[in-house]
Amino acid sequence: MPPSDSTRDDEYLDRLRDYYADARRIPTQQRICELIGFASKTAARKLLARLETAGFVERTPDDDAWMPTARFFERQLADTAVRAGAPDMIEGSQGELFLIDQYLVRQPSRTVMVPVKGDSMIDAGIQDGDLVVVERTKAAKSGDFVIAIVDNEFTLKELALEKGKFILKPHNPAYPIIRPQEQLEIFGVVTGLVRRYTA
Amino acid sequence: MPPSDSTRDDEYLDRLRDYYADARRIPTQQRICELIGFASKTAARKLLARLETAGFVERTPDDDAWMPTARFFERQLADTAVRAGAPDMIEGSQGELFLIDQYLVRQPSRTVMVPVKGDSMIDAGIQDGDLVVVERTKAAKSGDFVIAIVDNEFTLKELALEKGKFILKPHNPAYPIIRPQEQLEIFGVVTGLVRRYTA
DNA sequence: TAGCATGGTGTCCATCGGAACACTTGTGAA
DNA sequence: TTCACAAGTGTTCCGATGGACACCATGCTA
Repeated sequence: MPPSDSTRDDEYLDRLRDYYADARRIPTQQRICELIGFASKTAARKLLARLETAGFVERTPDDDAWMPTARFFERQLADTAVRAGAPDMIEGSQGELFLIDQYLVRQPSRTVMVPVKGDSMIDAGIQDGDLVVVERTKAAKSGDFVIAIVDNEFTLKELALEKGKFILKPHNPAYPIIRPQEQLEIFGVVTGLVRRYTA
Repeated sequence: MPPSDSTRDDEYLDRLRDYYADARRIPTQQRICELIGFASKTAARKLLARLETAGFVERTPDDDAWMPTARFFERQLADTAVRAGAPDMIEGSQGELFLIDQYLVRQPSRTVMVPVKGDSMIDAGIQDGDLVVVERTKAAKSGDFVIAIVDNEFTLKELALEKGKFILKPHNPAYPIIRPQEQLEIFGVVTGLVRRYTA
């Protein structure tokens, strides 16, 4: 099938993605018909078969139902070079596909999300309410943003060196530099940040 | 029901979580029976009802099936909770690889990721190199961060009202307010932000 | 121009899944 | 001790779901 036709399945795929965002599942064949406008369930069945060979969906281990694959969650990364004013650049310039979780998380088993409280890192663009992606590794080095445990509390600061000793540097002049007396305990290193704007 | 008994449902819930990690869906009543060891589907039905009132699962919008809620993905922070004062954190480990994506994206078909260039929004905590999650909707209102098309270029600014006309407000005193002459073209509304720290 | 692969329609049907209902059992509270 | 309630068993039944099959329409290719 020529590539021009594959855009139709992309359109269908988008419908499935939207449905999945609401219902967290691949719709039934009947729902697919409603969603897309098919008159026959067989069309939905064949669409799923196509999407399976394309690698967007697969059967569950017990073969009970369809489930999405990682590719299913890929989304368009806009190419700013296409500033040619074309508003419908989405379809035209096939910007690379992109997976947010993969972008941010390298080792899922060692990664946790920690909500940010306070504005001690405001000058580094980290605001109250943000979520930081924290990798629980011991290998923190000077210059890293780290989650440290100070006085039995979690603190997000920049790890820095001062006279051969580690200190915690806030990015807000209103906050003091923390110079831990004893051993500094590092919970993890900040490897990413996620923020949601409540529309 | 005494709290001591609620641990049994916790045990069941863990089974469901394990299943979900593999199949990305709430199992059917029959599967639940196999998973847990129930002899009767009614037991599974009632379990789901209990989990619903407890807020772990809910019906899909079209009432076709069960879907997990955000609570479903919460994990006991057993080891870290000991450290007193551990903040609530969202577990990113084993089960949910797509949590971030679902956190940020509501309508996948209308959502694109746009890389940020420049520091015109630095005071709003949006830095050069960040990725913003953009929902391509026409319904932008004053106060929203928007991607606008000005002079055939994408610009990220805050949409504001001035004397009944829309203007684009940077969040950096070094940049001027943009007062578009003609019709202002909005590409989309910023609904989220993603940043990666190069470790 | 014929042929063929592909996407889509319409229909039938076995089966699976979920709802309803009556019943048993164990446990905490009065 | 009794009572009430909740967890779990067993059974029946209807509808939704998905598979199979025959058929149609379109567009590329030989």
